[in-house]
Amino acid sequence: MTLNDVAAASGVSRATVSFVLNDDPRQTISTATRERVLTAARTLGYVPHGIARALREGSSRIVVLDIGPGRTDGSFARSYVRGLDAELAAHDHLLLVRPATPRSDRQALDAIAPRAVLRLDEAAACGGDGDGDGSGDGSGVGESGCAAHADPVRTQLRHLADRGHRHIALALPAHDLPPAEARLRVAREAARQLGLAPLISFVVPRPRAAGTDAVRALRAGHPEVTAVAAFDDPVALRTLTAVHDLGLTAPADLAVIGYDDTGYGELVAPALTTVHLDAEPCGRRAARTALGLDAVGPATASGRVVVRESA
Amino acid sequence: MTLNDVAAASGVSRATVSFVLNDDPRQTISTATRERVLTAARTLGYVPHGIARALREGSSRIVVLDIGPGRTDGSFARSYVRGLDAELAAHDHLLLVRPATPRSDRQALDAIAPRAVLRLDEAAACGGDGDGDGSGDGSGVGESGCAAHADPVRTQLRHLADRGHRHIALALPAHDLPPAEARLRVAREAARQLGLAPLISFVVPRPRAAGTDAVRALRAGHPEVTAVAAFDDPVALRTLTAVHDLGLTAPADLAVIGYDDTGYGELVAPALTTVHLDAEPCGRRAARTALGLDAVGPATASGRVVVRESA
DNA sequence: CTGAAAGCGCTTACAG
DNA sequence: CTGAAAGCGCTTACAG
Repeated sequence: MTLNDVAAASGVSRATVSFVLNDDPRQTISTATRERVLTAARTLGYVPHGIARALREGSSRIVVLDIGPGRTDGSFARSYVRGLDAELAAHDHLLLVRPATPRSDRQALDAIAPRAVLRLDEAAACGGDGDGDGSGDGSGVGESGCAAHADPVRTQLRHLADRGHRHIALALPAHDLPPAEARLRVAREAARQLGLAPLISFVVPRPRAAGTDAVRALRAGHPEVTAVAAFDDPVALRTLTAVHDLGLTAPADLAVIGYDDTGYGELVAPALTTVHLDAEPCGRRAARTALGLDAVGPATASGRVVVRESA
Repeated sequence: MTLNDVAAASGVSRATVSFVLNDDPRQTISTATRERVLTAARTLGYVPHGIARALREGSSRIVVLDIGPGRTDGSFARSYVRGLDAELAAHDHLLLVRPATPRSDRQALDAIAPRAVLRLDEAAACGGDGDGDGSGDGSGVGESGCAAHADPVRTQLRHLADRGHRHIALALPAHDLPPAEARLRVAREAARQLGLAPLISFVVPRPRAAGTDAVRALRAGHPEVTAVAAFDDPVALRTLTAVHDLGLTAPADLAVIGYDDTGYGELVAPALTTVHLDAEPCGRRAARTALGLDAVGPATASGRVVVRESA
């Protein structure tokens, strides 16, 4: 089923079919012709050949999301992808995800000429405006430190504040990871706004014993701390396990709240209270930017607390 | 940088360049010419235009993996994707993942003419041989019930058997889900081979109270059961929480072993013992099949027990 | 208002 | 051994 077939069936030229099907604003087609073409296309089940179109237009109607090494199972990534996908689909584009890979594949990606290449880690850091230059040359803007998470982080801390906690510690996955540093900045600011004591921060390493040591050290060094706000759910879960290993109970001895709900917090005891993020508007916005449309909607994620047991 | 540029730079025709670059076996090119072309291509940094090539060849050198609604955070999916990606890359193809989506997009996918469309759920059920007809018409073979998981499931049960358990229950996410039924069949067979008592199976529903009820009912109805083998890690985690909520301890009162290690089992207390799957060879095999090469390597996943605390 | 033509960059019979 | 030509399916100036 090609344009040729539709043209033959409706008795016009290929060009005319193309004009009709693409609603070319520079042409004015008689209603009769238009109808004839549309009907023919429909009955023949014509679907434009994306490759041919891409060759002609210079880029294919696909947008690639490079997920890099980051986590992809949180509410942020899931909702972001959902928004991206939906908005792209609304504009007749297709979202395809490039899995995390050891090698580089700028070259391979160039070969399929995607309309744009977005990076999930940049989206998570900056609120979703990947490169929107439409050139497929995905060099991100990299305005690190912008505050896409300001609101949800405030929500996270406010939940603790509302429960009477004044001295809060921020649990981080590792020092001097850029996302951790950015989060610390945002959280400090939020704590200030909420009138809380200056935020303590500490790292919860992956090995279980080290995590336990970290929480023990926190309590020894800062006995006034009654609650922990975690960088993400895995860190929160490690904190919870440390609390357990110290013979303590959450939230009684130490409240723990996660971030970026993964769904796993629901499966444990005590169940993890966390912040569920909605980045679907960010995803939609990123899609529009990538397509060269005007960016509408928020560039920041919103969050709501999923109250379970740990805080 | 097009073929034209390389041809001009090396003083031959486009055709000759193409022959050299693609190692066309039907042509015999003089070493001198070949060298000249190769050098020119390299110095000019020529990379073939994938879209143009796809238009000419009928399909692009990309393979799409449709992840459908299934989970993607387990060791199976991760290693499968890794293998698929690596093997595809070795043959100059690119793996792109189609995120789970509410709408159908066979049509959208057709538009980019992928070399093949693979489905992760079929891979998980059948050992990785998606449709390999190379036509891009991804209607799966659907030989449900084949035993890609036979070995790892046996490994899971053997761990329990080695610990002295004779009466084991299989924890399922829900009845009459095809994967659950297939697993039950495979596990029953494995239990038989291991000389265990016939496998009990029960469902652990998502709501926490219902999960607790399910485990209570299991213990009431089958007091001889001392260990639970779970369908996957989330089910195992729910079982563990139920055990906790019943005031019991794992593994002392009831041993619990997960399946398809997600990494989350490591974060809880007691830490979840589970089976880590390696489906990288499956992924490689699926890639070869999709590319029309001869299928080498196992079509089944292998598993090793990650011993933590719960079993 | 509509059509004939060029051309996107490649591969591959076909002819020398 | 190498080159001129056709053609994959589309879009879009350009000419009527």
